[in-house]
Amino acid sequence: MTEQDISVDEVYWQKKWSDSKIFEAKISGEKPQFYCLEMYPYPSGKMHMGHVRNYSIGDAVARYKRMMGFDVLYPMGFDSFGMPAENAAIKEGRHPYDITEMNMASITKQIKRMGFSYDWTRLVKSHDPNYYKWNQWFFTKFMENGLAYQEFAPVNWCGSCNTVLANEQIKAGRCWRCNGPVVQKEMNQWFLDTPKYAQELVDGLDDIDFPENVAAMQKDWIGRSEGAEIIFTVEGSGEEIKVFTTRPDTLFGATFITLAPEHELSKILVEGTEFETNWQELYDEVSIMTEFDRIKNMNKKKGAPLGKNAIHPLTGEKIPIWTGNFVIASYGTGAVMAVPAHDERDFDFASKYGINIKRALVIEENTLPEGEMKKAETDFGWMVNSPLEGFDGLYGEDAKSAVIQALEKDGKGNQTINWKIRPWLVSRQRYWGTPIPVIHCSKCGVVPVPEDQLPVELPRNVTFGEGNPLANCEEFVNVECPKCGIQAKRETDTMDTFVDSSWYFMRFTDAQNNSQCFSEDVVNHWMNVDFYCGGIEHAQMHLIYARFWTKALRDLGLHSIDEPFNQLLCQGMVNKQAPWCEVCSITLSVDHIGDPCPHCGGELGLRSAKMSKSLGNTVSPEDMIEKFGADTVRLFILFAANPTAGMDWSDTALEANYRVMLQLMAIPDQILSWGNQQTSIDTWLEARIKQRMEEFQISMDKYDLRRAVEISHYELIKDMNWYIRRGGNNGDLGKQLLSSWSHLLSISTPHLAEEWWRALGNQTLIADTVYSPLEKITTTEQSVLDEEYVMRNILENARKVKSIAERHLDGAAKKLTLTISPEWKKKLAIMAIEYVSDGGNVKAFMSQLKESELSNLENSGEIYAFWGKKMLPQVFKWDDKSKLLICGRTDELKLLSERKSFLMSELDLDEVVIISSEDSLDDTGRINSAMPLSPAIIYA
RNA sequence: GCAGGGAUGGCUGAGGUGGUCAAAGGCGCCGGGCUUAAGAUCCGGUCCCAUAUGGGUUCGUGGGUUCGUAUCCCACUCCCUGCACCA
Repeated sequence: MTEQDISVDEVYWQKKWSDSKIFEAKISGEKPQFYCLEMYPYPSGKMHMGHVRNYSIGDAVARYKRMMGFDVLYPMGFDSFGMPAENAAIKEGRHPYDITEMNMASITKQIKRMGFSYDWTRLVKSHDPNYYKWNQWFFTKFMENGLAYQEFAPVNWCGSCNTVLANEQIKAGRCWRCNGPVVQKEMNQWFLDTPKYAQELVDGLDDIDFPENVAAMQKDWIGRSEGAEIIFTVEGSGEEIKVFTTRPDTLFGATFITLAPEHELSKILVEGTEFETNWQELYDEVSIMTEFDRIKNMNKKKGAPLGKNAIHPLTGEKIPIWTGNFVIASYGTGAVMAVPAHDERDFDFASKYGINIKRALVIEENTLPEGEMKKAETDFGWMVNSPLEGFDGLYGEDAKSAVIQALEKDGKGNQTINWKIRPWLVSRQRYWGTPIPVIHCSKCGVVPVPEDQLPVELPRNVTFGEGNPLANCEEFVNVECPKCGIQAKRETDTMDTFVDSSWYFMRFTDAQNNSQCFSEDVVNHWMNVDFYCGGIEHAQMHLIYARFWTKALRDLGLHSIDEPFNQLLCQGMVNKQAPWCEVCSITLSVDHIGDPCPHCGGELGLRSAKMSKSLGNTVSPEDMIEKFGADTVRLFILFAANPTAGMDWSDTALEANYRVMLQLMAIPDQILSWGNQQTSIDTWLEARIKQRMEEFQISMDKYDLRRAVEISHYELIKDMNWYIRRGGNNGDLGKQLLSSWSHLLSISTPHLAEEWWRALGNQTLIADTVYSPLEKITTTEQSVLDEEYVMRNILENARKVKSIAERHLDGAAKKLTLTISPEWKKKLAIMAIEYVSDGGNVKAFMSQLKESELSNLENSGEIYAFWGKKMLPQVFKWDDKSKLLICGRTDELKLLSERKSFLMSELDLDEVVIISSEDSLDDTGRINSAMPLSPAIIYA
C-alpha cells in the first residue's frame, strides 16, 4: 500500500463539516450546554505554533463535549484593533483597515486548514462598527454611573508608541508592546473605576478555577492591604496630611513625615521659602525619570526637608516634614509617616539624613528597649516607650487596633483598606481603536454622544504619521453639540484595545444581534465560559479587565453573571532548541549552530527556548500541515506534553507521530478483513474496549489531553495487536472496536476519524454523532481482564528468566514448569494483606501469625522464616489490583492451564507444565521462589 | 527583596496521599521476525553486575524522620514566571 492510497483528504472533510453546519451552536433545550473558548487572536498575517497549540487544545475539548452530548458554543473571532496595524500603516502607507482585513483573511484560511470546529457564523471582529458601537454604548452607560470619568493626572506615557498606557501595561518599567521607556506625564485622560470592584475581584478568585499562579498574580496586582489612615496636621497652617500605614502599631516611633515630591502639599509648603530649590530639584528629577530608571535607582534614597513640622496626632509632638524620592504619589495617600526603627526604607533615609530613630516595639517579649538600632526591626513586636498610658506590652493586631481606636476617638484617623490596583486608564492617543463617544462643548462641557448617534465611526480618510490622525481630521473633530447645537469638538482619543477583549466572549453568545449588545436570556444561558484557554501573558491585563467588565455590565442589569470564566487553562509555550552558551548564560540565534560562542569563544550547547523570530527557532505550521497534514500536527502537539507544560518541538517526534497516523489509516481495512471466528479472547477485547473508553473519559474530564491521546492513538493499537496475537479474529467484534475507537480518534485527529467512520459504512459524520456509552464491565469480563493480566505478567517474567536459565542449560530451553505457590503462602499472603490494610503494625504481625492456623502446620518454622524474608517486603509491593486478585477467587492453575499453548508458542518451547507445588517433585529448591500470582519458573 | 512553579534514566515525560519504583509512555538506540531489498509494521532489549526469577547504585546537593522514602521534614544550589522603594 502506498502512502497516497491511505492519505486523508482533510480539506474534503472540512468542507463537509462546514456544509452541514454541525458546528453552529444551538440551544436545543434538552442537552446541557458547554462554552469552550480560546483567547481570540490579534490578526497578524500568520498563524504561529502558539496559536496551533492553543486551538488544538480547545478544539479537543469542544469536540469531546459535543461527543458527550453537550450543546457546545465554540466560537472564533479577531481582536482586530491595535497598534501593529496602525504602525504598519505608518510604515507602509496603507490603511490599517486594509491591512487588518487582509491579515484576517489570510490567518482565517490557515486556521480553517487545521479543521477546528468553530462556529464561524459568530465571528466577532473588534474593528467592526457593529461591535465597537457597544463599547461606546457601555462607555456612556459607565459615564452615567460614574464608572468612567475624565481626570487630569500624572499618567504613563510611552514616547515611541505616542500614547498613554495603563499601569497593567507597564512591564518592568517599559511598554508592554514596544519595550520602550515609559515616562510620567500630566494629562487629561479617561479612567474606569476598577478599584470599585477590587474586593469583589479578590473574593471571586476563590470561586473560580484559575491556575494558582494566575490567581496569585491577580491578588498581587489588586494588592489589598489593611491598615489605617492617619491625619497629621501641619504646624502653623493647620493643613492636614493624610498618611496610609499598615503598621499603626508603630505610630509612636514616627519621627518624620515623608511626602512624595509630586504631593500637592509639597509645593505649597515650600513655596517662597529657602527649601523650594531643593524640592524643585527632586521634583524635576523624579518626574522626568522613566519608570525604568526609577527601578534602577531604587536603592538610592534621596530627599529634602520641606522646612515645616507636623503635629503627631496622639502625642502632639512636632516632627519634621520631608519629601523623598521613594514615596509614590499614586499609592495610598502619597504620604507616609516615617518610622525608621521599624521600616527599612525609613531607616535608610533617616540614617542618611541624620534623623532621629525611635524604638516603639521590642521584638522579644519583656526585653528592655536598649541599645542603638543597627537596622530596622520590621517584625511584629511588643509596644514599648509609649508616651501614653495603656499601650506598652500590646502586640501585633492588638497593638494596631488599640492605636486605631485612640485615633478614631480623636477623629485623627481610621481603619482603612488600601488597594494597589488603580483606575484603568483607557484612553489612547491612537487611531486604530474605538473612538471615545464624547463631545466637548464650550457651553455644556463634556457631553456623551446620544445612543441614537452611535456608533461614532472611525473616519477612513485620515493621515498617518503626524500625531494623532483623529485630531487632524477636521470632519471628524468638528461636530454640533448634541445638547445645545453649537459648534463643538469631538474627543479624539480612542479606547484601549483591552476594552474589546473585555466582553467579546459575551458577544459571541449572541453575535448577530443588531438591536442589543446581546440578549440577556441568551447570554445568561451560555455564560460563563466553562473552559477558557490561552496564554499566561494575560494574567494581569486581559483577565482582570474582563472580570471587571463582566461585573460592571452585571451591575448595569445586562446579565446576571458574576465571573466570566469558570476554568482557565494556560497552555505552555512551544519551544525549540537554540544555541546556548553555558558560560555567558545566553541563548543565541540558530545562525550560531556549529560556531563558537561569539562572546567568550567557548563551545555552544543546545537548549530549549521559546520559539521566536529573533532566535530563528520557529517552525511554520503551514509547512508542517502541508507535509504531514493537520491531524498529525495536532496529534503531536497534544501528545508531546501536557497542555500546561512547556513543550519542545521535535521534528523526529513529529515524524514518529506521522508514522502512527499512517498505521492508523490502515487499520480499518485490516480489521474489516477479519474472519468471523469466535475465540475465548473475544471477551477480553470486548472488556478492554469498555475499559479504554472509560479511561479516556476520565482523562478528558480532567483535561489530561496527553493521556487521552495516548489511549486513543497508542494503547488501543497495542490492545488490538494483543488481541490478534492471542488468536482473535472476529469481524463483528472488530466493527465494534472500530466504532468505539473512532469516537476517541475524533477528538484529536478528526479527519482521520471521519475516514474510519465512513469505512464502517456510516453516511453520517462522526463529528456530529453523540457517543452512546457502552454497558458497564461485567464480573465475567472483569475476571477475564484480570486473568489475562496475571498471565501477561507471568509471561513477561518467564521471558526474563529464560534468557538467564539458558546460560546454565546446555543450549535452548525446551520445557517450562510453572509451579503455583503452595496453599499456605496464599493463606499467609491474605492474612498479611488484611492485617496491614486494617492498619496493623507489620512488626507485630509475627505474634498474630504464631496464633493462626498456619502455626499448626508441620512446616511452621519455614513459614515464619518465609514471612520475614520474603513475604513482608512483598506485601507492600503488591499493588491494589494484585491484592484483590490474591484475596479473590483467581485460580492460577486454571488460568495458566487454559493458556498453556499460547505460553508455549510465545516462549518457543516444546512443553509447558503447570503444576501446583503440593504435587511437585522438585529437587532443586527453586520452587521456593513461588509466590501467589507468581509461580516458580523452572526451565529444562 | 517578595510571591508562584520547577530540578526524575541519552532526550522527553508520568508518578509525588511514603511501600505497586530500576521508576509508565514516547523519542532515540540495539537485536529479531516479515521483505528480493528499503521503508512501514510486528516481537524483544535498552543504569551496572549476576553461574535461574537475585544483588548494587540511581529521581538537583547535604542532612533528618521511618522497618522502608523519587514521594514527608529542614537547609542549600540552580532554573523559570510574575511583582518590585506599595508605606
